[in-house]
Amino acid sequence: MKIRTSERRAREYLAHRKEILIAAEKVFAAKGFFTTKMIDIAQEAEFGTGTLYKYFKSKEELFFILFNEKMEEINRLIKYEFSRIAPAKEKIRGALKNLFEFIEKNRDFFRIFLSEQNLTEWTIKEDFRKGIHLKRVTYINLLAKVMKQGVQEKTFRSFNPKDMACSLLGMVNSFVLEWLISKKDYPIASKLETLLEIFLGGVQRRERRR
Amino acid sequence: MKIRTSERRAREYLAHRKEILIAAEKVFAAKGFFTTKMIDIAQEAEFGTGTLYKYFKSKEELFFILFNEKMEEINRLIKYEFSRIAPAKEKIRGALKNLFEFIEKNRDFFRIFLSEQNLTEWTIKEDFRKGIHLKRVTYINLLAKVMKQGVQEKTFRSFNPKDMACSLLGMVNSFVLEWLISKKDYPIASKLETLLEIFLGGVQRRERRR
DNA sequence: ATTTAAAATGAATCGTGATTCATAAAATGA
DNA sequence: TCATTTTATGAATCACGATTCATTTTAAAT
Repeated sequence: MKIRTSERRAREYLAHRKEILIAAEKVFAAKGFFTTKMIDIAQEAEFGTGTLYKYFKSKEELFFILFNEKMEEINRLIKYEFSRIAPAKEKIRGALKNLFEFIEKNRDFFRIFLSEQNLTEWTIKEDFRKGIHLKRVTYINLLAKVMKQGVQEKTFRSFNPKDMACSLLGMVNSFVLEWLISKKDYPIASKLETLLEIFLGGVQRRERRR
Repeated sequence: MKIRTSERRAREYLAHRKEILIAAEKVFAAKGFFTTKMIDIAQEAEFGTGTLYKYFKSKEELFFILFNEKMEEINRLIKYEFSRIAPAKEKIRGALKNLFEFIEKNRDFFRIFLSEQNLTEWTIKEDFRKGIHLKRVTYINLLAKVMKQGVQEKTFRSFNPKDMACSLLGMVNSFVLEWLISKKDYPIASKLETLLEIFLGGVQRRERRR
């Protein structure tokens, strides 16, 4: 009987924790880190302010848990596509397709995701900073690996893979930012082909000229 | 005798104002907007805290004056290159060359420039927001115009000029960010050719295939 | 040298909002 | 039901830092 109960307790704890995270994501996404107040999150989650601190050490922690989650999801997503056996070109197309879907579903969060990426505004525990930075490096390296594959397949010109990764990442972010800012609402996925054509056009080997 | 004096006064006023701006830039660049305190700026400028308010209405104003200045400088720089008579391709190369030089000279400021661009974290007077946004639009439009020129010259494929501008901008920002973050220190200009090759390779018309 | 005006100062104010904690409510077990 | 333990609460605390303003310092004018 003891165990029964404590198991439920544990489940409830996790459930509440999750609810708070969901609320926090919603509010952070809408207002950004500095402008959301703990009380906003509390209200959204329908808990008292103090309660949040039973589940999380600080506002900062709350934010970085979310931030990390998203980054991990993205990395997972990309890693999955890249692990298949296919030409680099196809892998990239697949990964971007998934990525764009993911972004479309997490539109609001991406608004801050993009601006917080560079971490300038933070006085955070070194832990967090290192964690985030690591994820970014992982992300770039993942991309770079596929670029290298492309070079080995002789379909891509032999640019520095990191530079290619950097270019692609930049283009993606830029299109996403434009999409976030823009009033009109079109699916971000509608930019996929353009983006790919420009990028691939840029890195692919030319056919022999006559 | 009256005029003499008051002219000097006016000069001094401007000189002090300038000193404060310089100090502010240094501190903002080092620490970002939210983390710099007015007192930091005051100390850097060797004035009392109160004095700053004789010259500027608020911390926010101080920041946005600087931000605007930089954006204007960049726009001016690009506009200048683009106003010459030359093929789109050359204009772009020229503009990026200047831009990279400028960035190299303003390295620290760019760290925040990049992250503040998207304005999510701000609760600012609508004035400021509109100003910044306008500059960004100008910037993109400037780029888009050259892209259109490239299309008309038949050297660029007929992508949407805005999309091309967006791609280029993204690549530039991404390389700059990587450069800012990276420990190694290489001139950002060293990435210019790679960037151009990838971008131009992507947008230029292909030679006839055999 | 003295009065008057301008400029600078930084300690005190004031608002804000993260975090805490004494108390209340709820759940548990008897 | 009642004692006990766990969990939730939100008002009070506390830290921080932008801004103000009474006071001092400096410069100007005579």
